[in-house]
Amino acid sequence: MKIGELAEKTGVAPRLLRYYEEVGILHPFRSGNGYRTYGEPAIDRVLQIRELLEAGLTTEMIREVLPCLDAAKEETEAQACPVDDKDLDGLRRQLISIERRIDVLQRNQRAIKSYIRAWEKAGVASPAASAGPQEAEVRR
Amino acid sequence: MKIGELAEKTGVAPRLLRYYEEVGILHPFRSGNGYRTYGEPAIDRVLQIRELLEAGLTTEMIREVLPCLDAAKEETEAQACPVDDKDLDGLRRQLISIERRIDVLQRNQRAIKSYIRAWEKAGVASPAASAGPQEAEVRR
DNA sequence: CTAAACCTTTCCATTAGTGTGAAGGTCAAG
DNA sequence: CTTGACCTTCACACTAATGGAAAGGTTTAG
Repeated sequence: MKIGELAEKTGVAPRLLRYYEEVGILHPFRSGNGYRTYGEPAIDRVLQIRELLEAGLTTEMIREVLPCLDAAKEETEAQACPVDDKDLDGLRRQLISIERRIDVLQRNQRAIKSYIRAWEKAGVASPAASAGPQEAEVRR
Repeated sequence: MKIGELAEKTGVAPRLLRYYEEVGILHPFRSGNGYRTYGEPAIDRVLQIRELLEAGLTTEMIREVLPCLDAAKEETEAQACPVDDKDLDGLRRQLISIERRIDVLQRNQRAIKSYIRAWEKAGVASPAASAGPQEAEVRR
């Protein structure tokens, strides 16, 4: 399929699909006239890219991580994805970085959650609160 | 303490501390000469900001979420942090966004993990792999 | 054949986060 | 009082991700 169709099917602007190619996370081939041509799997791939970007990863991280996620889906044929030790190391680093992110997010998720719950229990209405901020100046 | 000292204690460049003030997530007061003055709690605050930025949050999200995380630490006095219904709503939205991020990251964390494990088991040495990529062109 | 709808590349713009340098004010030490 | 180490603001620049316009090629419909 051509870029417009992929854009429509994924909800991602053609401009971005070209950008993803430029940064090396999407690899269409070209038909004779120079048009980009995408296969069906590109749809999933683009959706996964969006998901990861929205989760805060950079395209660089995604570039290291995506080939392996592709392979993970097709467990049909063991691992068909080529890796050398360097790739594997990069992968391990990305994994650590992701784990750290999860940690931070979970910690803060819990804090926010309990904070919200406290307020839902106490300040049922709009309890025109009080008390000064820790630094100076009113927040906002 | 002045900006240089805070920078040293947190490992965050003065330039950034000023930027964090500009975007409203750090609120020093000013002494007579115009110098920014920070209290002890600013150290923790800055470290938390860094943590959240590195986890992929934007300063905008942090701005909504930080006051509540401050309050969470000082559970001494119930909730001393002023909130109106609008703040609370923003907080709930941020919470959802964070939860979604965690989900995505966890899913991919698992995939990467099992991929790495598969390779550690199979390709003990450097098994000069094979097989074509799903789209076109060799990866990298 | 022509017009519309797509595609191409190139370039410029914007936002967020960050780095850096200029021009100048403040302050403590000598 | 001068020097050096800090501080201030202002401004320009870079990367990443994104938006968009310009100028031109291709394809399809009429």
